[in-house]
Amino acid sequence: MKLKKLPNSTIIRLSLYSRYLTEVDRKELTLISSLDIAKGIGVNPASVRKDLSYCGDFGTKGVGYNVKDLRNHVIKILGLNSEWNVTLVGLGNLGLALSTYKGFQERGFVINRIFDTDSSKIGSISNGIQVFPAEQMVDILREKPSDIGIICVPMSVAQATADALVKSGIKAILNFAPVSLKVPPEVSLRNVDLAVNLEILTFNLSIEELTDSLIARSF
Amino acid sequence: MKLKKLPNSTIIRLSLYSRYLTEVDRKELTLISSLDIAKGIGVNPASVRKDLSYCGDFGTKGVGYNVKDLRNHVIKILGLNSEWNVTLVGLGNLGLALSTYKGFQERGFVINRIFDTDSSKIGSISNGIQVFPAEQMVDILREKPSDIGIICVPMSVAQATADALVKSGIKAILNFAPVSLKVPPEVSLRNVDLAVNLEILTFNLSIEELTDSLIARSF
DNA sequence: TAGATTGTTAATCGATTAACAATC
DNA sequence: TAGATTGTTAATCGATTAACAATC
Repeated sequence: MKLKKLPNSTIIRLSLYSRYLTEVDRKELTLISSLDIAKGIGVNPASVRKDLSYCGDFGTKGVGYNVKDLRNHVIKILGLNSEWNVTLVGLGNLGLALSTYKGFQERGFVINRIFDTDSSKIGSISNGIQVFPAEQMVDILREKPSDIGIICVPMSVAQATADALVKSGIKAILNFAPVSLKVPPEVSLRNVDLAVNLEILTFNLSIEELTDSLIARSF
Repeated sequence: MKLKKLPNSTIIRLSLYSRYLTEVDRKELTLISSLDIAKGIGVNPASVRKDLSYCGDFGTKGVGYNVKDLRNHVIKILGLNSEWNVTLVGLGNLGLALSTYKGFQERGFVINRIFDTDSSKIGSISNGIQVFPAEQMVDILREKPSDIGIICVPMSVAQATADALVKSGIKAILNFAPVSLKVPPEVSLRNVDLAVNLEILTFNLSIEELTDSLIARSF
């Protein structure tokens, strides 16, 4: 009902809250205020309260939030109280790094299938995850579906990979290839473009020089 | 002047435009409309025109944009017409993958120093980039500064790493550690949290179940 | 000229934040 | 009770989009 309308920015922050609350919980603190959370992750305290109240009344006026309760609740909202099966496509350097990434396991994400076109990679890798030939992907995933697909293939085959994942019935895709993929509306898609992130930084770095050259250029 | 006020969302899209225009240019197309660009990267055409007009009048009414000119201009705006020196800290699996990531080189980013605490890693790695001991980072970077620092260390030492980078005079940081880092306002910081991206997807995946359990829970 | 597409305005939409009554 | 902090409203701010005059 109301949940469907959670702003995207709120969902991102909920994920940050859950991460932060896990950290706070480890320090054996039992209570936390919206101000503490806000300072901890660098946002406005009003945002924190608003975000949290979207999910129901979990705080106590004049007191704050119970760390464990709040953490459990946020984790439940994000769907992290159950395990998620993840399929990785493309076992290059980045794919390999992601397949062993501890941060995923800690949050309940289990990469349990890997697909690649390179026949020399087919078999079992160190991490214990089996590597299958990409041609068999649709069949294998139809037989035993995955929740999420991670695309780590070169950009030239990224759209075809996405199409295959969709065909296999996957409902969520995390894309690391630097292309804008087209997927049907019922499939959730997130893009992590590493170069784009660096380019935002260089924009900031070069504002001064740029301003000068722009002035020269446009008059 | 005006440039300082570019909305963040515009900067991100500019990066996507430059990527897309590079692709279009390779196909030997000389003209492109805002509608084509919009369809190519999945945004609204009015957004495209607005974003591009922030940077000066580069289109021709009734005709469109010259692909090469526009691409060059956007690239200049983003500061990608010059090379950027990048320092990578933390040579784990992810760091290793990033150090060989082709997408960086293609966009003019050169990772030319790597720091790590693990003495067995000190030396030269396959990619030809020299690996230095982390203790020497501030000294080495002060001697020969880098433009951007990439943090790929475990979260327990991420803030200390950021502090050291700031101390060494770096002005932009790309952080892959799952913590909210504190840096002075003059330092640009971007965070790439891989788990957060997956969690946004699981939120979408679990909306239905959640709605049910929430109703049961709050009444 | 007729058709196309830009650049820009104005309207809409959504997200952030300040402020404060409610209340522990 | 006095102090603290929530939950929520209303105000502000910023980003998106539709619409259209300008013009190639």
